[in-house]
Amino acid sequence: MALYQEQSLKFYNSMSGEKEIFTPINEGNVGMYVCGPTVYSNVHLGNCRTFISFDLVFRYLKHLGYKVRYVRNITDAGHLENDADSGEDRISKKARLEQIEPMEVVQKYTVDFHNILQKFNNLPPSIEPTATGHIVEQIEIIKTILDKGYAYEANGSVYFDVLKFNEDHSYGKLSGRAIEDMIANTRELAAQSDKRNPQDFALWKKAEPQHIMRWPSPWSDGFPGWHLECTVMSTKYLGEEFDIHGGGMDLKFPHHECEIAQGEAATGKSPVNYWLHANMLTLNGKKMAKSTGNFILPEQIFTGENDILTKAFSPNVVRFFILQAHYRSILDFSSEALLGSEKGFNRLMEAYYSIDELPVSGNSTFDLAAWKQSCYDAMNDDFNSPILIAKLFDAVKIINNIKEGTVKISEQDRDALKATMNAFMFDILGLTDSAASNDNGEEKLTGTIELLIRLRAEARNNKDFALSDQIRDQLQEIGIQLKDGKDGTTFSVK
RNA sequence: GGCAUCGUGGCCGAGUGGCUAGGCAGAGGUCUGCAAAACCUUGUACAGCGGUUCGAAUCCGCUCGAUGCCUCCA
Repeated sequence: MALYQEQSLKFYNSMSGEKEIFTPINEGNVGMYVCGPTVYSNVHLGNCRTFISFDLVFRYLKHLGYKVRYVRNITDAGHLENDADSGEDRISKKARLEQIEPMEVVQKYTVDFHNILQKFNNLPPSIEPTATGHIVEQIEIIKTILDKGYAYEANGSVYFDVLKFNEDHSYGKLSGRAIEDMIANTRELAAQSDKRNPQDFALWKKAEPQHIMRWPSPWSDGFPGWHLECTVMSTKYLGEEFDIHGGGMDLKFPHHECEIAQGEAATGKSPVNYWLHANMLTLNGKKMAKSTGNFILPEQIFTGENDILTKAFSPNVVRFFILQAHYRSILDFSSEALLGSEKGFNRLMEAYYSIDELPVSGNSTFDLAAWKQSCYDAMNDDFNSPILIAKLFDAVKIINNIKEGTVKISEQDRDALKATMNAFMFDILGLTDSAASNDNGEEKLTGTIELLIRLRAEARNNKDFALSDQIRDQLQEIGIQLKDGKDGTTFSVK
């Protein structure tokens, strides 16, 4: 029996505003689409939070035994800088600034994106389609929407007719907006717009002569609208109706609202059963955003080269920090918070690595099965990783109590404890087994330090504390911490 | 201006009608040649004012404050 049949997973559906029990369209299979990045600059930590959040979802669904097809796009066609007709493509603007080809920009930042997510130990999606690779499909769906009467052509561009669509559908149901309010609150529109109504959005835009990225279409040489690629690529690979659609909270409106409208207009079906939105990462209390300069790059955290942090932090610690907050809550980034996470992370890891050495008894004096189920309960309740982590720290306390002798564990439970910790820490939370990543250099380092520890022990036996302290203090200076315990000295590398 | 969300102890951050969240920092202790580290134990809280209730941090109303979306945005 698959694990998903034993565990009742529920999560918050942005469409209904409630936690719902998850039932996939095809039993045992899950189709999940997540909006990927526009590759016109380095991903900042805020971007990464969303992808780490959905990596957690992906990992947990897989852990439960689902066969998951996870599609995440790369937006490489560029969006307009603004809604004005003379707007410039973000990617071609960047290309002009850097004096390189648009596709060079795309390649450069796609590689950066992959590198960074790999450092965070994100699993690659099943399919990672690009917008420019699906121009044909986008043109096809525009034709369909035109045929159904939910779009109109104007001066070589094609716009989605929101008011027409709203006559027999509901535009705004995801974001909770009423079309009357949107009309009442629309700002002044540029007079030269081809749109019939300010709420209408572009499906196809005619390219200005200087516009570099352009493709032929029945209406003009131009480029697809901003919301179309996700509709096309999600339905192409997951079907006209699929299970989960995710993305950052800031994409809810208008992007996801438009996706729903496009899908319903083209197929008559609502494309997505469960909408998931990851909340924002803030810095100084404000949303991290490229445009405002209020952001930090992952690489600046890993190297410590920034004005915000007092030291460097590993990708693992940053991931742990992110997972210590619920994906639907705003999380504020700070040096202090990260320091706290790092200490906790190290404590968790040390406890895990000491499980093998735990003394065993005939039977356990704690309920392992109940603890294990509480870990599942946390994840089953809207992927509540902070609760899960709290449960893992409960296990840390149990492990340490076993060492003290105040709690007993059977051999069977010890193996089960390790297996469960392993599953939740590494498979589900996606933390990295740092000890396993030791290379030959570290083996040599270990040997060298052990030699120094022996020499220091000798000095201590001879009451030569000046020498023993010198060894200890100088190792500390280069970041190697000696720990004197009952059964000898161990060390850890900071 | 419109539509939302949020306000938890020194910091981060769960919870959502009665039952310990957790981490970090702080305090006390164990260990130790001294330290450090590690481990154990532990205090402090639910923005304010009303209301509902036997009982509210949790529900309702108001006030104040913050943030997000309404333009590209993870």
